[in-house]
Amino acid sequence: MLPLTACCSPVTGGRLDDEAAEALARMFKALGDPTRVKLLSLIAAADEACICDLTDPVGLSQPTVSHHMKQLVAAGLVTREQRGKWAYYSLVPGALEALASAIS
Amino acid sequence: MLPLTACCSPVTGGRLDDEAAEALARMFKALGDPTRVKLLSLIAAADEACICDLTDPVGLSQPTVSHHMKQLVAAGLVTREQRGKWAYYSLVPGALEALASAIS
DNA sequence: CAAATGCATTGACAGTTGTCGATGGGAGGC
DNA sequence: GCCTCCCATCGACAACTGTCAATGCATTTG
Repeated sequence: MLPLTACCSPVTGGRLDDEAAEALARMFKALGDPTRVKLLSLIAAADEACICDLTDPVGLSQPTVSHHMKQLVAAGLVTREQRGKWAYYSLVPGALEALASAIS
Repeated sequence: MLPLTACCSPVTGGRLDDEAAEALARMFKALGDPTRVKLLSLIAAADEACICDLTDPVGLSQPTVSHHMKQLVAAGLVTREQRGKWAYYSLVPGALEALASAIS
């Protein structure tokens, strides 16, 4: 196990300073909405997805999905790549794993 | 690896149904506040803590800390045990690990 | 060029959340 | 029995969040 704390200090194993606590909370907050969990799951299953692939499965309007995706990108869990008319979203490799290692 | 999904279905590895997504989001939401992350870390470091041990380190009022602890208990991450005047909080064994396994 | 398509942004609104001071209920100590 | 201490609940309030319809901006298609 190399950089287990690649993203953040572990919750267990010593008291966290303010900065570390906020960094962790920011990522968890991004996962704290069922719609965003579903979106993440859909992207993981498809490797890559555009907004138009996602609106139907979650049953929400296009602006709302766009809004959620923006938060997932801001949290560093997902990347956005514009190709022509479409915006393709995919998981940031290792991001979820790094988060997992911070709580285990 | 036995019951890796002891608490919830994994985010990656197949599309989640509504129920699974909400179960996951509930737990992540509980971790989505820096104060609660700090509280969890303090309890993990001390094995056990009462409210009076926690107010000072997080710098918030007693009712506010009590409120946060209630949410951590509701999320299944922490248990509460009353002993005399004090209420002792401790981590639910395996809860964080189960959550970690759902995202890795 | 004009029309259409995919997406982000804006404005609005209801609902939720984090925080505090004040209050109340139990358990121990005098 | 009364006072003190620990904690939970209540009421209030500002801040944030999730959602949508309307709009605007690029890019592709006709």
